[in-house]
Amino acid sequence: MTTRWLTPEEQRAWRAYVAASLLLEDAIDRQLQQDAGMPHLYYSILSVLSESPERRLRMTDLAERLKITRSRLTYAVTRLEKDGLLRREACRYDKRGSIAALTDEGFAVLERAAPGHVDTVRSFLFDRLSEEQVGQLEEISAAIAQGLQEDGTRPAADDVPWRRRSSPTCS
Amino acid sequence: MTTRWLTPEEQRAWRAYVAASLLLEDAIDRQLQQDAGMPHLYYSILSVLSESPERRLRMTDLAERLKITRSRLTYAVTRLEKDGLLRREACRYDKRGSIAALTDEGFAVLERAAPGHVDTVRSFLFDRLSEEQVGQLEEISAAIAQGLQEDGTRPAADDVPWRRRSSPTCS
DNA sequence: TAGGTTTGTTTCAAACTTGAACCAAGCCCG
DNA sequence: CGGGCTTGGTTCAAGTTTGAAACAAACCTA
Repeated sequence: MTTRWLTPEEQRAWRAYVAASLLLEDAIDRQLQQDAGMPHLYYSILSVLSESPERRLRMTDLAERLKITRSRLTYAVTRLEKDGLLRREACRYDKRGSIAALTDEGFAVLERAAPGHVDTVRSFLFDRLSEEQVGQLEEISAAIAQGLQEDGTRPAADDVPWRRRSSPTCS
Repeated sequence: MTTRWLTPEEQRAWRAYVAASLLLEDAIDRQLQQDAGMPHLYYSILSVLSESPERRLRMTDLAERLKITRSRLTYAVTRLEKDGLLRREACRYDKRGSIAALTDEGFAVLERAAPGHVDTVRSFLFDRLSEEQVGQLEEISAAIAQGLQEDGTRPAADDVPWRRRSSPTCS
């Protein structure tokens, strides 16, 4: 089968998208690195934890929410733990499990960094978009993400759906 | 001044966007790594070169088009040069300059990889979006990119505009 | 034209990411 | 029970990115 190349419109959209996402991620990383001494992903880890019940989450669940590999998460958590921003705890119900728990210091760091981060996201993203566009962005993003998730490590169609639950947060 | 937090709509859009861009970039990187043995950025370098006059471009111009730092480009170009996919040439008009020139092998690799890459972009992105959404994505991306560019290394307002030209491609 | 600044590029060390092992601990089924 | 398969996490080496520093050539400007 011969390739269906991108139409000019698609080309333009693709290039604009790639450029924008690079620039945006860069800007956000730089701001957070400056103001909080950590890249965006690390900030996100703290952020997700802060919103989780008891401010703790199992590694796998955390990786799942952040859409990153376990390996990447392990590295990041190790660093954050060294910095005292979170603690690893053992899981009582599943001895394989490891739980990342935000420390008070981690929470404090997050609180200090949040305003600057939000300002950045606002000024580089939302201040540039109309309300309508914000909605469009969400829909487009959701569509993309959906297509990429159901794929993942192919659940193989005949997989038993109710078995695909993530393990308990072990609270 | 007190922080203007994100509205729920903005929150949703932001999270969806972050997730989508992570997943998409991951998927594309993996596909290209598999099929062409290089990450997305490296493929883009070859691609940009292939469309440039004489398939060559100065480092700075290349970095500018790709929206990456010179340092990052240097590293990537060094690798690609080792692989024989491009060559560095001296610039005759500006002895500081360095030019990246696509080799025939580089072009061949690009040609082989292109169909798979396009398929991936198509199936993960454009197949999921309506025509309308493609247009929206372009506009949104352009708006974001614009805001982030004019910033860059602040041209300092009083800068002389006509001096800000990029150097000749030195063809 | 000498000295100071800017511009183009590379270099270097430290930080981060990747993917493929690896090691347990749970799970399953005979 | 006792293997074998799956799952949760980490480890390790190789590759990539970052940002600051180093250089060198080009460009002023007095």
